[in-house]
Order: sequence, then structure tokens, then C-alpha cells
Amino acid sequence: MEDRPSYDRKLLQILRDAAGVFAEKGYHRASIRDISAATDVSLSGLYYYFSSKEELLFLIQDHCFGTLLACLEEELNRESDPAVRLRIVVRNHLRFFLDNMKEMKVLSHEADVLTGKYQNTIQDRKRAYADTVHEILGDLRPADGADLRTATFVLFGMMNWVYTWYRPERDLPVERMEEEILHLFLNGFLTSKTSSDPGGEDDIRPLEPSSIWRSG
Amino acid sequence: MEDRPSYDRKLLQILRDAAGVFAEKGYHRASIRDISAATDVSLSGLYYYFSSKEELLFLIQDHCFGTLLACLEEELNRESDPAVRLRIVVRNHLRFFLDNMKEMKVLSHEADVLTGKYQNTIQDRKRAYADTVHEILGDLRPADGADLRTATFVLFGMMNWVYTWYRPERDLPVERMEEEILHLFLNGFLTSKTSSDPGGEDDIRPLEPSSIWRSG
DNA sequence: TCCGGAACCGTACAAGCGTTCGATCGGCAA
DNA sequence: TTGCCGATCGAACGCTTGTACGGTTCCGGA
Repeated sequence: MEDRPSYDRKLLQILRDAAGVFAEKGYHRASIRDISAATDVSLSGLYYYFSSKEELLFLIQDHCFGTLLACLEEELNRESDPAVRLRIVVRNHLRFFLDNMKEMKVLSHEADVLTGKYQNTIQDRKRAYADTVHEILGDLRPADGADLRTATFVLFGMMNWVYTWYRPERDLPVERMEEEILHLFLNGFLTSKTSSDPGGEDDIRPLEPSSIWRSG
Repeated sequence: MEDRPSYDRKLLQILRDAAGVFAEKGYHRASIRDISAATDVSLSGLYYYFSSKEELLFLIQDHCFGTLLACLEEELNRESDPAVRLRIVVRNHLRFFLDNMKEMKVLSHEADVLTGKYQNTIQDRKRAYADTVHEILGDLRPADGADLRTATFVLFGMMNWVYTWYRPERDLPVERMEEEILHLFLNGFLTSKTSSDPGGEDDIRPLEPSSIWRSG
């Protein structure tokens, strides 16, 4: 591949603008014409930079995830203490999320619209990311009975959900949020379930069987 | 309004089937024709039960949220201890989520596609729900420095994210998940941040300024 | 037997969609 | 000047979409 810096720069700008449109309207509701308007590139001109709407989404997700992982690995390679490594993960994830809210919203929200090869590539990256966190949590030697898979996804849930509610002008700054989430997670994760469990275990009668939910 | 039990029953069945389609393909990608196929009701016959695609989505979300809130309030009215009340919230939310995964995925994932009056109605319900949890957390007298708003949404994040990863045949049963999440959250929430914080606070140099993220 | 309305259907339409195609422009090498 | 090529465009095509409309079937009451 030849070196075309102006091409690369414009492509990245398109990815950024398109991510904004996707973040606001959602992938399927956003039309290529919307993206044409947002990027100031003609409808057909866009197809010089990607070959289909799906590839555009893939490029956004892949580039976003790529830089997220690259930054993480670089930081992680310098540390071996599991507790610090987890801190790095949370910090990296949250900062990236809040600095690239639009792109990360697209990454979180449009997780399963890609198909075929595009889908596989992104899914592999996600699995690798989750495996990294899963491993760190295992190294932390958590309290007995803690389920690692559940804990991993619960942690991701805490962090990924922020795009639905976080308002920079209203909520805590990134650094405080990092502390808050890390503290919340670590204390629960490392505390034994039998000892010192707040809010008694058996002083509440069980709910009716789940069939009551089916409301039909 | 007259009493038409057969009408109501069929509408609920349509809502359920449509929720399945929306959950699988997403609201915008799913067409009324898809729903027609899933419900075995003709394209135009559907419009006897709702007046637009958006209203269909609203009916799904409203009915789903309605029963969720009704069940919760009934349970909550019988309890005053904040710790138990929180346990009820988590239990109710998770059970409902896992029993009505499709509907709840639609409720979580298609949160901001409704407009106008439809949007307001659902948003009000959500706000009321969040306020209830927010209030319970406040009654728990958390550790100093904990941010209530952040904690509330972090808790919702843990619980709402499950639709992206939970597989009934692979993961913990509902009851264990309840314990896991409640334990995780409560221990972090009620533990003071200054005392016994695992994974030292200052033994990691700060990351570079956030400008490094902007990858363009 | 007739009637009215609830329940339901087949068909059509205008709008919007993603994508294609041939043409055009500007700058650089020959 | 010519020729090439990366970059860009306007216009169109074929298709799907949500919805409207007029008709049809079914059934309980008069």
C-alpha cells in the first residue's frame, strides 16, 4: 500500500463525522445522505472511501477498538500487579469512553449489525479484550464463590452503560468516575460473601415463581 | 372503553411476537412485513391493533415497563428496611429481565427512538424508576464521598447490560446472579473509600492527557 | 332475513434507501 | 501541451419501506 497521508486524514475525518451521525440516529436510521451532509462529501464521493455502508460501520468500530486496545496493551505491558493492572483497564476504558463517546456508543450500541468477516473481526477483538480482563480478575484471587465470567461482564456493564446517562457538564469528572467504579467493583469482588454481608440474606420471603412475569 | 378480551389477548400476543422481531433485528431494521410474518396477521390487518410502527414500539415498551413497575411497587410497599428494599429491586429487575429478555432488550436497546408524547411517557416512567432506586440508595447511608447519581446508574448498568451476554444454558441461574450483583454492589457502596482500599491509590503514574485518544 | 360493526385482507403508492455509472476536475510527469 | 490518475460529483436505478384505502368475512342482535 502506498503512503497517502491526505487520503488517510480525510478518511479518519469521515469516520469521525459518520460516527457522530450513527451515534445520534442509530446505524439503520442514519442514511448515507445524512453522512454526506455531515461530512460535506457528495453521496457518491463517499464510496471512494468505503465500499458499502456496512464497511463504513466496520471501519469506525475497527479503528476505534484498535486504538483502545493498542493504548491498553502498552500500559499493561509495564505492570504485573493484578490490582494495578485492573486499575489501568478501568482507567483506560473509561477515559476512552468519555473522550470518544460517539464512537464508543456506536461500538456498544451497534454491536450485532455487522455480518460475516466484518463481524468476526470485531468479535475476535472483543473476545480478546474480555479475556484480558477475565484473566486479570482471576489473578486477583477473588473471594470464594465469585463467578469470574459474571464478574467480568458486570464490570463491563458498569462501564459500557455510561453512554446512556453520562453528561459531562453534570456528572463527575473522569478521574472521580474511575475511582468510584474501581472502588465499587473491587470491594465487592474481593469481599467474601459469607462474612459481613450487609442487608440480611434470609429475612425476605422468596418471590413467586417467575411465571407471574409473563403478562399475557 | 368496552371489554373485549379476545382483542386484548390478540394484541398482547402481537406485542410479544413483535418484541421478538425487534429484539432480533432491531427496531429500524425490522419491517412491518417481518412482524406480519411473525404474527400471522396480514400487513394491513396489523394496523387494526396499532396506528403506526412507532406506536407499536411504544405499546411494547409501555406494557413491559408497566408490569415491571407494578410488580416492584407491590413488593416494595411491604418493606421499609432500605437494604431489603434494594434486594427487592435487584431481584425484581433481574428476574423480569431474564424472563422477558426480548421485551427488555427492546426497552433497553431502543431507548431513544420514540418521539413526542410516546417518548415523554416512557421517560417519565424511567425517571420514576430511577428515582425510587436513587432514594433507596440514599436511605442506605452510604460511605462518605459516594456519588448517589453515579452509583444509581452504575447499578443499572450492571443489570441492564445482561441482555448483551447472558445465555441461560451457560450462565448462573437467576437467583445466583441476584446474589452476585447485590453482593458486588453493596460491599463497594457501603465501604468507605479511604479505609482498606485494595490496589494502592498512588502507585501508578497518571496517563497522558486525554488528547492522545483523539486518534486523527 | 337483514344489518352494523368488529376483524381482517390484497393492493397500491409515494418516499426514501443503498448503490452504480459515466463524467469531470486538478495536479503532476513526460 | 498532452496524458494519466486520484478524487469528486450529479443523476439515475431498482428496491424496500410505512402507510392508506376500499373491500370482504364473520357474527350477534333485531
